Amino acid sequence: MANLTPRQTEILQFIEQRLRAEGYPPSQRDIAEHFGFAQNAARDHLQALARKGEIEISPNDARGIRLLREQTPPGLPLLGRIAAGAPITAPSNAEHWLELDPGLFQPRADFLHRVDGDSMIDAGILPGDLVGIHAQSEAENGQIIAACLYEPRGGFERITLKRYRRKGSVVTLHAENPRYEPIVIDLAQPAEDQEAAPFRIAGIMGGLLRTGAPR
Amino acid sequence: MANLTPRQTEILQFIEQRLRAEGYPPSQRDIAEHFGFAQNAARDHLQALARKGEIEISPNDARGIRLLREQTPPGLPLLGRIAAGAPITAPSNAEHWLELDPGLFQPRADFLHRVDGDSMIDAGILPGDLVGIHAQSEAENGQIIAACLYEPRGGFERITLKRYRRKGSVVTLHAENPRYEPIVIDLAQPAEDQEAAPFRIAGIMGGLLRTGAPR
DNA sequence: ACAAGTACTGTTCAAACGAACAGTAGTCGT
DNA sequence: ACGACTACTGTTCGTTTGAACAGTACTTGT
Repeated sequence: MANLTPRQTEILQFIEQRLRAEGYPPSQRDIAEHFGFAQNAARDHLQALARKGEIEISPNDARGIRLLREQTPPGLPLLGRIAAGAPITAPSNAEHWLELDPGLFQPRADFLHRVDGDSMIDAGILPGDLVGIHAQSEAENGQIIAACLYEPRGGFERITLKRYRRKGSVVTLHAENPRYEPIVIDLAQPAEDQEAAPFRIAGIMGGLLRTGAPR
Repeated sequence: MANLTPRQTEILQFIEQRLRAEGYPPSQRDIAEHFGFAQNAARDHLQALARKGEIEISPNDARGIRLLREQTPPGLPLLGRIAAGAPITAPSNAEHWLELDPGLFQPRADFLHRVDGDSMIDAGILPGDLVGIHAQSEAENGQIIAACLYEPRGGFERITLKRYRRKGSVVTLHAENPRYEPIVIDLAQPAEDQEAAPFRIAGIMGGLLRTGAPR
């Protein structure tokens, strides 16, 4: 919606910076002085930003600038069942939104996934844990990935945590629990049996959040 | 440290409220008008608040009010080794400070503790995990607690995660790993042997944060 | 009994500030 | 070629605002 000019972006960023640093917005003359132009140029820019919906101006109020499109407080969507076809990171799928710094995880998390079985228990991942997933479509051998598997009964995709291993065209998705069989998929022979049918990597694990003590 | 008068608290809250609502602080006359007194009364109050360290005033700046004691961005201290005697929750002991909502954990966490052994591995707690601890000095049977144990060599206390069980005056601290022996402490016979000497409950586990994928 | 602090009123003043008007130069899409 | 928009300069005007000075009444601690 808003496509700002580079200059307007600069000015918006300056306002944000001053707000963080000072705790209150700059005056029109503050802006003008910082960029080295006259007050009216600042006023023009503010009006342009207001017209584009980035800010709101309270008439006749000193420093009466309110940021709209607020800086999102760093948070992560908790994704539940994924509607088939929809991109995983689509926030519309979010079950909840947790205020959690994505940078706490390594690599940085793009979304959270709630573990719903004990298949990864030997990797210290318990049912109910929230796993931070860094969205990417490739993985290295031995990494724990969020695998997106198509669920034939129901017509939706679901995310499962597995350890990824690939040898040539054969991908193996291991559970970290001896009671579960690994899923083997031969990429060279697509859609052979039902079990190993459509599969893609949703992302790799970057950490874990457990929101309660284990029983 | 600051003990504000009821009136000063009201005014501080009004400033906070206006900051949230408008995005910029009120002017002295805004404050005066809201409370129904003259501008100079507002000024007096602001100076009192500044004197008490609640706010900072930028001279000659319209709405030049900066909140100090800012609404703490929800965060948690990561406590390392605990100096003997010092209260655990003393933030001076903090190794790092993570921006993390304490309310994510259940019960709400007061600090984080980094696990440094594999003694709780069967509870899905791996070395390096950050455990959210709710500070309290009592625990129920079966709960996982942060136990504060005195380290004779070194003269400091350290926190260890154990499963707590008490029968009469006998407390047992179980590891969740068959390779570790439980620690048994008889509260009725204090300081009997070295192993089970000074012990206290630092808090109970409220969750866990793993900031990377397991190897 | 006195000083210090709280909680105000009232007035005046200068600086800070937003608003308005007029104008220039350049770019971009049609 | 024209209108719309960006990105400015320069000046003036009136309001908003913080600052300062003087004073009152009440409370609290020593």
